[in-house]
Amino acid sequence: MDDTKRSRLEAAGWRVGDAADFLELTTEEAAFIELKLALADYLRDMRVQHGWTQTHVARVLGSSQSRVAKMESADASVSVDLLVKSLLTLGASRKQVGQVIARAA
Amino acid sequence: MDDTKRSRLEAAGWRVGDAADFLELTTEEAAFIELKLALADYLRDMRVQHGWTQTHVARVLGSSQSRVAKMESADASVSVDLLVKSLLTLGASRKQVGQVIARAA
DNA sequence: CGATAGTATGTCAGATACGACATACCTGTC
DNA sequence: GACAGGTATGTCGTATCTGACATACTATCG
Repeated sequence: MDDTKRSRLEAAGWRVGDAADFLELTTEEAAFIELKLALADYLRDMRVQHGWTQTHVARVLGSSQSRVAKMESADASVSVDLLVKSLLTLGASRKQVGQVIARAA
Repeated sequence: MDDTKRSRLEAAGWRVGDAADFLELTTEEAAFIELKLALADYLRDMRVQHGWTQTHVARVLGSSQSRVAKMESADASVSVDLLVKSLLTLGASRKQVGQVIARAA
């Protein structure tokens, strides 16, 4: 596990100390978190590519800038539900969402 | 929209009266529900193919038989989060989950 | 250095999802 | 018909998620 991924996981609200601590995460838990990070990254990419601000996206989604920021950082308080709904609302297709999820870590 | 899909949507807790009512669903909402139904179907397929009962699956997931039933029927009280976590716990890969989501309706 | 625009972080009340339980509904088998 | 194994439906207390707000950080520009 490289430092970048570790810090992303920590940012996502998951306690990641040393290697032993990390091993407390089961395979499914790790897969779920990476899946969430992939969706979060895709959301940010979509926004940036369209030249939108978090505030603008928040307005479109009927949410707030702070929640959009948390979505993009895959904060622990953000569900996959919210990420998927948001992506679809912003114009991503179901197929695109599936591909983002399927893409290998 | 055929009757089968209509009844599945209704079963999922979504009000679906006549065609006009249905049109109140936005494209994203419809996509989200179909995505959820696809995951639910896949969960049931997985369970049946392994010859498991809902009670057995519930034990594995640390949940209850009733919730597994609701998951398989894509009940409105079930989140995509729960469906995805459950599929991963039952042994599906992130790639498989993505493919289920990406598959066209 | 302000000042402005954008993003990140912390907190909270209200909303939603959760596991659990009870109970109803099948569909066989005897 | 009665029982049994499996699945569906309804409800409830609690836990988690959500939008909102305040506020802090980080540029970039003049």
